[in-house]
Amino acid sequence: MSKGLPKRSENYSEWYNELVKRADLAENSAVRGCMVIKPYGFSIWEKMQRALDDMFKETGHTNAYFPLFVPKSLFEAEEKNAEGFAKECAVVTHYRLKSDPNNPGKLMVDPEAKLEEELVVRPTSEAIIWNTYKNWIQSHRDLPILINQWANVVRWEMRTRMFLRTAEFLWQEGHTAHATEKEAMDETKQMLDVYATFVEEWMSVPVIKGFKTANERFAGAEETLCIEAMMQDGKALQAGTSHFLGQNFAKAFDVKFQNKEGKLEHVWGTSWGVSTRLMGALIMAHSDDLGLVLPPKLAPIHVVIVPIYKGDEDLEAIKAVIMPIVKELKSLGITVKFDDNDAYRPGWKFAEYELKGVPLRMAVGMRDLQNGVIELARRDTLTKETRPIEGIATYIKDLLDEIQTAIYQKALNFRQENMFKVDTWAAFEEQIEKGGFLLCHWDGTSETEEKIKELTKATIRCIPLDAVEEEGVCVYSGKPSSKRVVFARAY
RNA sequence: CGGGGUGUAGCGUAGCCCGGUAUCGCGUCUGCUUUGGGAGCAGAAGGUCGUCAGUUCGAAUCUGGCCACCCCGACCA
Repeated sequence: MSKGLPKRSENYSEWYNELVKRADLAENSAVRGCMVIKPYGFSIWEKMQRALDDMFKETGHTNAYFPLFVPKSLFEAEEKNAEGFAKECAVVTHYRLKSDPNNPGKLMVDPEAKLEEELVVRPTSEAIIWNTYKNWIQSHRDLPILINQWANVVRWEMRTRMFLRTAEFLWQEGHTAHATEKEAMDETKQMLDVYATFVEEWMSVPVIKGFKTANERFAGAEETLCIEAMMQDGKALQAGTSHFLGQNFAKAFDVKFQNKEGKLEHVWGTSWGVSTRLMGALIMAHSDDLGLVLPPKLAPIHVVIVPIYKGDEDLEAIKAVIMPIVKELKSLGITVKFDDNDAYRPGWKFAEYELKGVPLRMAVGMRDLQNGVIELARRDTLTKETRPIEGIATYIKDLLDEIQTAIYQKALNFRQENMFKVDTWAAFEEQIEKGGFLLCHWDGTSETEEKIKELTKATIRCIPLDAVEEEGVCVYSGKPSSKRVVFARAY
């Protein structure tokens, strides 16, 4: 293994790819466009799942599981949704293999075993779920239905990047059904808030909440809400979406309920999801040229303790002092690794745990023991300090909280420094090359949005929920506009 | 899917133009010395050269198909 990572400043995507591999998060697999998530990477995802799942439960949702396969006839029922995903669907056409008579030892698809109806591998589950909901809903008493599922989905992408875009990815998808439009819209907004809270408080990544434009809207939705985050190269990454589906799926799948007046009405729906793409956001928002920087709340290991010793006697002396601290840290809910592996020297371990983003490193040698101190090094700031052993566990607990906040603040500062109000087309063209979010007036038309995309590769990431009303003119067309939207190049 | 590139030991590579079964570094194993920022010395193991076919006395090397990955486009969470 060579020593350093590529530099972010020299080649951002190479830095990202190398970091994912070297930090043991994931690797490419033998399957085109699909990755293997390795144990270290998966343990971060598990922490995300745990936190999100708890938040879903707190807001009244329960988990269920629906099939991977969707019969084509169901898939195509909601036309806009089907059209939107048609180009990237994997399709199962046969159900059996057999020995190839012309090629001993090899298998072939058995032409006799063609399915009567093809099965689409879900790119998303609205179709199969709404088809099921039809059977579950008769009366307003059956509503609301608040269900989430953790699942894999497949979207046959042309070009893939680990975590950011893979052919198969893991996600959660919430699917809810409601009696009124308002209730469904409230749900859509509530879940967007849940996502924003999670990404900001757990991942330490600031987000902008907003509406998608018609062009960027989920196929089949009436309205798509999203959270957008800024990566260190100034590009935007959509971190989560929450859709108000109106009655579109209810109509497509004939899902009606009898209201209190005894009249039949179509059900109102929402769906919302975040995926393993969040891993990409986490990596690109905080990490540096030495490796990952993980926020404590998602770090598989909070503190690594590296003993520095000569011979077994030293090690035993260090252990005698350290083991009670390890125990105390664990009792405070802190994950500790005491690395006394003799095969590696301290310097190697320092570099290794920096690569893996462990938030705190404690180094202890004989000299420290004599002085009753240890050395604490912070991954986020790369600073070191010498602390008394006395009371170290509670100090660490507080410091981890501080790191969680500091990482967020650093990302927020970066975003503030790279967000610009832009009012002329010349300034737009200049700034978009430098990166960052451009806050601009827009005339509200798809034509202008597409023209800008064609000219600059920038898209409207969102119309912020908190956009202030102000008089202005569209940065491209000069037509009147009442608020600013966020333009950026995006992942 | 279009353009460009790559594939040789666990990882990174030389060799390929001009055919004769393979270079170097890191890692691994053994031993000793080491241990406060990626240790040193000595010895050793490890390769159907992505894959399938073709040309040839002989293919990592030449030809063709296929697979995978990377970069740039189009598409997208």
